[in-house]
Amino acid sequence: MKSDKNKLEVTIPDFEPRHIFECGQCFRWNREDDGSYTGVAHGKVLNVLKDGEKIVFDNIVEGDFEAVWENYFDLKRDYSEIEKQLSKLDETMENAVAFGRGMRILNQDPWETLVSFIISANNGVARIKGIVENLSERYGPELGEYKGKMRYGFPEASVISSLDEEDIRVCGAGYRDKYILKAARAVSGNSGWLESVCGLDTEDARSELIRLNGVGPKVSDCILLFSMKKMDTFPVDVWVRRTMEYFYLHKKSSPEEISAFAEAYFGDLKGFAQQYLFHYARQNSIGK
DNA sequence: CTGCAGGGGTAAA
DNA sequence: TTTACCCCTGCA
Repeated sequence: MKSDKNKLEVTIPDFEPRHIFECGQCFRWNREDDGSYTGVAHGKVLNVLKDGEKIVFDNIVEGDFEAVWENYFDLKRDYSEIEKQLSKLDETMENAVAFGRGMRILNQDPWETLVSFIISANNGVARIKGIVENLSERYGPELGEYKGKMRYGFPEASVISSLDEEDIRVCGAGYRDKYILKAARAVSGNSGWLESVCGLDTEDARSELIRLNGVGPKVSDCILLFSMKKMDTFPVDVWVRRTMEYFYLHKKSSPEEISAFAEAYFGDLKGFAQQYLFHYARQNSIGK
C-alpha cells in the first residue's frame, strides 16, 4: 500500500471498475476521460482508477480506506473463489463470469439504495441516474469541488420528508414522487427502523421492505442485495428473466419459478450469480 | 427536426 | 390477470 496526499494505491485482485460500476447496482459513478470513475458514496467523493494490478483511489481521506471503502467495495470477500465456483457450473456461467470478471457487489447506503430502486421501477439506467443526481444537487449536502465540479451527497430521509410531491416531481421522478415522499416519512418518522431491517433475516427483511409503497419483490431484493449484505437474494428483472428462460428454463416462467430454480441451482451464491448474469445479458442484449 | 415507442415494476382495478 | 403510469432517451 502506497500513499500520497489524497491518493492511495492498493493491489487488489478481482477489481474491475467498469464491471463494478456499470453492472447496474449503483447510479452515482461516472466514467472520466482517462477511464477512471468518479462517484459519491456514504457522503464522500472518490475517484477510482485501475492501473494494471494496482487500484488508485484519489481524493481519499486518511483512514477512510479502512473505515469506509474496504466495506463498500466488499474487499474482504474472496471473489476469485466465487468466480471459480460459478464458472464450473455450466458454460453459461463460465461465459458470464469471464465477461464480468472483477465485478463486486457493493455495500451501499440502505436509504439511498431504497430510493434509487423505487425510482428504477419501469425506468432505464440513464434516467435513474439523472433523477438521483437531481435529488442530490437540489436537496443533498455540498461535499466540496472535485475536478472543477461541486459534488453533492444523497439527501437524508429527514430532509426529503419535509418536501412536498412537487419538489420531488421536478427532479424527474414522475409518478414515483409519492412513493419517495412516503418512504422518507416512514424512515425518518421511525428512527432506527431501516437499520433494524438490516439485522433481520432475508425473509423478514423482505416483508418489511415490501410494506413500503413502490417497493415490490424486485425492488426489495435489490435493496437487500446491494445495501444489506443479503447475498441469498435473486432479483428477477426483465433481463434476468429473459436470460434464465433462454439458458435454463426454456419456457416462459414467472419470477417465482425463476427464483425457485435459482435457489436450487445456485444456492448460497445466487446473489452473485444474478449479478454476473444480469451484466452479461444486458451488455450483450442476450435473449432480446 | 418532429414523432413515437419503450423502459432493470408496482399498485390498483 | 390486466392495465395505467411520468417522462427521458433512443431511433425512425
